[in-house]
This record gives sequence, structure tokens and C-alpha cells, in this order.
Amino acid sequence: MSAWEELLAQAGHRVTEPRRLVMQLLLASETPLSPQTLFESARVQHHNLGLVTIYRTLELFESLGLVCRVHLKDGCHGYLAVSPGHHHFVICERCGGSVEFPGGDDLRALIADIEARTGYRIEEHLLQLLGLCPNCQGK
Amino acid sequence: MSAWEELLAQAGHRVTEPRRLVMQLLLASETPLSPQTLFESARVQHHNLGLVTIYRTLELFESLGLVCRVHLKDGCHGYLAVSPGHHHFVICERCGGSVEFPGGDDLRALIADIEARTGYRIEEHLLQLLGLCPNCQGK
DNA sequence: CCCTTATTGATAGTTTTTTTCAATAAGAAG
DNA sequence: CTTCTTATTGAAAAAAACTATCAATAAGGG
Repeated sequence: MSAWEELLAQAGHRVTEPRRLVMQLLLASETPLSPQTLFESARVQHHNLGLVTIYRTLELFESLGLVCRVHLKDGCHGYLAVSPGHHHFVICERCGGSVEFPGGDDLRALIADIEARTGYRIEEHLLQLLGLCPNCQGK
Repeated sequence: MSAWEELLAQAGHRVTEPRRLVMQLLLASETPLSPQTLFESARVQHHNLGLVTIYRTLELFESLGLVCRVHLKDGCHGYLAVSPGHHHFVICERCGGSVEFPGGDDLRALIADIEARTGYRIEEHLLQLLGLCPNCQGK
């Protein structure tokens, strides 16, 4: 039983075929996947899968912190599997590939600075970088 | 003629009533506004305004960097006026109020670090913080 | 292996966004 | 100030994205 399956079960949710498929696809993908894409891919294996289930599954996964909704350049939503504790991605504008990176001291310093300046108490952050991956540079 | 109007004109676009209204509303608002909200508010003054125009206007403004699409906690889109050069916001999770902050040295350091680590060439970033504004803390 | 109940898929509905096209109005030119 | 060109608009309709409802199914505890 993989880590996320245990997490699911421990939270009182069932490990089902559709959920397994969605997670498999997300874990295997470098690029963020849209609900629609997930639907089409998963459907290949689970013939009578409903799109609704994808939405529900993503919502559940997100609420458990297994998955992260990211924002593509055109404003559409995509989902990426998240390794525990890290929630930041660099996304390649050309090929869509993504790499997760840890929010290190720089980010902590930045947040502390902003709390001091604005008086806001910061509880969550969304940091996403867009650029070109090594492969797509110079092409 | 305000700054953004000049920018519009210089880019070869016309300064029209709907565009003036949308920008006015965005400039006057502390909180991100959705296309729908903008539509309803602007309609009060411009009686036969079409929702389509809002979408087109926001798209145009965004392409000119006058406006920034931000992502609310529930995943919906909102738009905020952007002062030139700055593109970061802290948004209050309780009242929706927002404050823009400059991406300072910390952020530059962070980005340089990530470029070194991942090999990506970073061209754009989206940093958004969620928290509680001074007013809403402790309530 | 059975039973309870979370989960699913089909259907239908709502909301959001895009497309198309004739009518309108901004702003350059006279 | 008036005329002309053409970007922009609004209405209507369509497509896409997402949500709600509910009977049928299947996960997993007993």
C-alpha cells in the first residue's frame, strides 16, 4: 500500500479504482494535468469512468494535500502530485514540464519581511515560477 | 488622461467608456474582483454593458500588464490593478482585502537559487500570499 | 461472506467563457 | 466641426467548465 493510499485510508476514505488511476497518472506526470486530460487518460483503462469522479477525486486529494492546483500561463487549472511539505513548482512555458523545489530560507525571509511591512499574518502562500527548462532553452 | 489611459492609447487601443469603468472599479477596489462582479458593478453606470466586454477588457488589460489575475482560495479568478513593476499580493482570507508588496532582494535571491538548482531559466513568477490582515487577526 | 455506507456514473442543470456578426462610436484626417 | 475608417461593442448563441441529484455499485469492517 503506497503512502498516499495509507493517508487516504487513515482519513477514513476508501481506496478505489478511479482514485488509484488518477493518482497514478499524476505521479507519473511531469506536467500539470487538467481534469479533462486526466479524464481522457484514465478512461482508457477504466472504461466507464465519469468526469464527475475526476473532479471529486481532485477535490479530495487537494483537501488532503496530496495534490496541488497550479495555474498555467493561459489561466487554466492543472493538478500536480505534491511531495509532502513542498508546494512550489517551476513550470516550463514551452514543454509544460515541471520541477518541484523546496521553499527554503529565502522564502521564509521574504515572508517574514512582508509580515513586518504589511501587518498581515501570512498563513499560506502560492509561489509558482514560469520559465524554460534546460531542454527548451535556446530552442 | 491618467497613466493607464495613455498606455492604452500609445499601444494603439481606444479609450472607451467600458474600459474606463472597469479600470475605475479595479483601481478603487482593495479586493480582487471577478468578471461577474465587475460586470454587475459597471452595469449600474453603463446600462447596456455586455459581459463579453468585461472579459475582453480584462484580457486586454492583462496583456498590457495593467491588471493581474490572482487566484482566490476557492480557485476562482479575480483581477487586481497592478502598479507598474509590482505583481505580488497578500490577500486576507477573511475579508478579501489585499495589499501589494514589492518583490525585493529575498525574492531575487530565491529565484537565482532555484535557477542554479534546477537549470530552469525563470522568466515569470506568480507569488501570492494568503493570510489575515491586521484588522481580521484575532477575530 | 454479508452488510453498511462511501463512492460511483448517468443525467441534467448551472456557471463561466468564447465565438460570431451587425451596429456603434473613437479618434485621425480634412 | 464634420466625415471617414475601423476598433470596439452588445446581443445571441454555442462551447466549455463545473456542480447537484440519485439510484446502483463496491470497499472494507464485522
